[in-house]
Amino acid sequence: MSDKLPTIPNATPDMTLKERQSFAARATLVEATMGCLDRFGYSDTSINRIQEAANVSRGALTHHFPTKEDLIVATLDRLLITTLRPSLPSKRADSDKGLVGDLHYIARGLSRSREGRALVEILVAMRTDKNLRDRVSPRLQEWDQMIGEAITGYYEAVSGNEEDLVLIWTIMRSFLRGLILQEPFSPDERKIETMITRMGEIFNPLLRPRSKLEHLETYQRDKNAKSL
Amino acid sequence: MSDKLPTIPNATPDMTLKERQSFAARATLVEATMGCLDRFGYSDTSINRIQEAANVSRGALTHHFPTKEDLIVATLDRLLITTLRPSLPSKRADSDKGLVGDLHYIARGLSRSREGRALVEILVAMRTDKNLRDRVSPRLQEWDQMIGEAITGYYEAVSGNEEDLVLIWTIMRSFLRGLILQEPFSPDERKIETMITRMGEIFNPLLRPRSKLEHLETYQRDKNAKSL
DNA sequence: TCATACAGAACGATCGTTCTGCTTGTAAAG
DNA sequence: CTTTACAAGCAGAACGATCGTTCTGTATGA
Repeated sequence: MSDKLPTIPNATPDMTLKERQSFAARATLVEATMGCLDRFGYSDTSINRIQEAANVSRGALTHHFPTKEDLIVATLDRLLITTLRPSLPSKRADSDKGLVGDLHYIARGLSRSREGRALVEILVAMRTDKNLRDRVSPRLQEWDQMIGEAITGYYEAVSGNEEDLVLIWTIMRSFLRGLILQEPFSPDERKIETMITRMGEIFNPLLRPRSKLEHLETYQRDKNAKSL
Repeated sequence: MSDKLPTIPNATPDMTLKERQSFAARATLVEATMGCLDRFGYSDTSINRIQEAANVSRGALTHHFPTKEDLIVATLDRLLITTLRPSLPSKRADSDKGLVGDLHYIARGLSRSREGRALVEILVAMRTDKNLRDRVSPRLQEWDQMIGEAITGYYEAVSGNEEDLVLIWTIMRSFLRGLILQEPFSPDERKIETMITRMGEIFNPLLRPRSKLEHLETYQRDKNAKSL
């Protein structure tokens, strides 16, 4: 793995039984929360519903996550990993289709998935919830930074401007997430697909996939001379 | 006005006193709802809050809008007019700046405004609220259709393909709305501005503003021969 | 031995809706 | 032009349901 992005933490064998139980319980609850966010939306994702979906007692839930906010924050951490991480166009089967293929692939993880939709629910909710925003805002900005840096490992701008490369990918992520908001206007799935394809066509001339070896060289060069 | 898009209904002088009162009361409530959606988000926009913001009694509110859903639907109607209508790049002061200027202008109405944010709250909420979705979905699709048709009055695709023109503008609207979701990742306002500018630069070569006269001719021609 | 893991009852607060009663503008009847 | 009947506008109390949190009590692995 060439990037330094967080991954989903796994239970290690050296954990005690209790630790592993706790770990599993928390994972179950986060998973259930994610499902509820996707199915019911933020306002209808109540503790009761999560408890029911996770099939745990109220006491267990409260024990692991004393407040609802704690649960949401934990779920966000999980969602950032499962939606932003795959937004890197790493080596894939259909990677030879170029940017269009990449965009379709990324859209599937970033917006057209349970995780993507759940993340949007939290993103929208945090805008007006100051407490929640204060807690998750730093994490989001960290991720934005990391994704920006990691993207330069896979693509390069035809212009050679690395800053522009990051900007372009930020634009594309915004577009892909905006698709979730566009869906009510054009529920036809093919229309969404067409939009993604067209977006890829338009941006394709601006980008060029970077080979692994080339990456290392260019990275060093860019670091030394930070000209536009 | 060359397009056929709905406008905000005005109280006409031939209305009776009661009708005008009712009209004003409804407008006040819709306005308050919009403000609450922007400030507090969908889940914290309660009847109590709206009532307080509008400074009306609970009885008055319930009289005009028996259920909360009625209030939301009415607010959506209002928001579609005030956010989607200005998403037409009609004649403006800075229209000579080309697409970049247009995009900045549209962003101000579509996403970077109280109305834009309130609309997003409803768009996100309706995804998981079947009752609400059933009521507002037809309206949204109507608007999408109308906007698509109206856009051809102001721009034309360099390719000459009218279908592509509509597609491109749909992409740009998705991008602009996606900016609301991008904001938590990059709270720096200048970064958002930069993204809009770059988006405009990239799409500028694809579009060409259409003069009024030219519009009429082309419109007729396109109607007769619907070839790509 | 004791902190951790869990179970479940109970809390007050707030949600959206329903209901009863009072006021008032309006249109028809006289 | 008055008078009268009545629906529409409005005020506010009360409803049951559900919200998120707190609390007490029990079981168990370290």
